[in-house]
Amino acid sequence: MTKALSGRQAQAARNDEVILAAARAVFVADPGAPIAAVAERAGVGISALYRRYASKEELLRKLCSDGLDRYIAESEKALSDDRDPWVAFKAYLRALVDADTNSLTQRLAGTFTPTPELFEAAGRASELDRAVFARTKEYFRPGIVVEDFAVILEQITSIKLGDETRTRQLRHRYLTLMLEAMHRAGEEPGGELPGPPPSMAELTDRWRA
Amino acid sequence: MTKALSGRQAQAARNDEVILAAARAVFVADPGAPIAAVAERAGVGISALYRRYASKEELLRKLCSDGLDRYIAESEKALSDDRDPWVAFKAYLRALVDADTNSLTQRLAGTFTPTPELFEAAGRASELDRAVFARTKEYFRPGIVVEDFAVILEQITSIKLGDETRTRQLRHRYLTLMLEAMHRAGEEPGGELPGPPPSMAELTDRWRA
DNA sequence: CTCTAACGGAACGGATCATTCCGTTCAAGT
DNA sequence: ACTTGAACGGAATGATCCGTTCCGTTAGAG
Repeated sequence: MTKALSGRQAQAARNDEVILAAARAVFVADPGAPIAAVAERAGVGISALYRRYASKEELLRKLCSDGLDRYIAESEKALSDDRDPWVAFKAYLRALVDADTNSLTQRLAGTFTPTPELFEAAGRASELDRAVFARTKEYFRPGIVVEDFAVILEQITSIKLGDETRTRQLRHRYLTLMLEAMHRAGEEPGGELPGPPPSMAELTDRWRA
Repeated sequence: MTKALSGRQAQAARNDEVILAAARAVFVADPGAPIAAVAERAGVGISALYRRYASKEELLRKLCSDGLDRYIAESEKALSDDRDPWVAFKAYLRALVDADTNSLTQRLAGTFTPTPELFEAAGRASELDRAVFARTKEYFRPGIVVEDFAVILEQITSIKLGDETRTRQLRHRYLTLMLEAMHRAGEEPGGELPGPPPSMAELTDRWRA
């Protein structure tokens, strides 16, 4: 609702947003959804989509790119959060879970050929992650590495139960548990974690198929 | 390798197993995989499959049913495990993660119409779960319910990284963390968990579509 | 009143599958 | 040795799904 509907162009501009929002919702729910499902959800015809994006792949790239941007924005916000590092870190992960950008980046990746820009953005995101992690390092239980959080984020966002609100509630429930487990416990050393931690190479290897 | 290959019938009997194993592997990796992929993986022709199962759906039902049986078997083993309940419980969850029956039951469910037998078996499985949980109840952090473990099992088995061995390693890694978080901590009460816990109704509501 | 940007949605063409069909093989019975 | 048929392999079939294109319509801009 920017400026009330003032003619054809305003309507079109509004459709830009509606279509993107619909695409996000549809592909988050089902990464393999057909284009027609997006159009239907947006309440527009198919040609409204093809007027804006030359192909399905282009739309997916746009969504992926936007997702990464949101991820990066959250990371930067976290880095400039000057509260207690552990408090800031918890807020950071909660924000990432709510943003649910995983479904738009790594789940969608593989369904299209990534552009160099995407790789670059992904690299920047991982740098920021590393920075936030480094600042909080002393609060973690020994043995935890940055890459753990990527895997944990995937796990948590794999939860889908009920409507969007309920899903978010449950995700927060298990995120809370995970965070407690990763927090440096006062006394119990907490036994060794089994197996070597995930490595960056393992995570990035999935971007080709 | 039952009795060395003694003619046509023995070969066919062996194929029974090979085909089931292939189907399990293929559909765990990709629930929407085509029948041809199973045949190829098994190293047999398509007709070898259709000789045994009248349709794809029938094969899926068989896999689902077998998965439930394995689940139930693990539950019974856990119930008769007379070690310290907490130790037994941890072993139970590790076994369930390794059995990876979730991918065969709830992920496959929805792709076919469930039979009454399946519902019955699922009911039995959930009763057993409840029994194991009840026996271990005092070891849990306050606020944890049985249904939590269903969701946690889903989360954990959603992890897929590298080959099968590596995937299992990583699943154990995060299962260990989760278990630590759910264990009654000696002192810190551990803040309230956000939102209401999952309910049985929420979990079973997904079996129709 | 005309023109055309922006659409809606049917139609097209390719790809993917489940399932069927037919020719082949080879062990078991004669 | 020969016949027979259970067990197969894999091509052919028919239905379905989906991305993309095409064409007719509409309603604001000039």
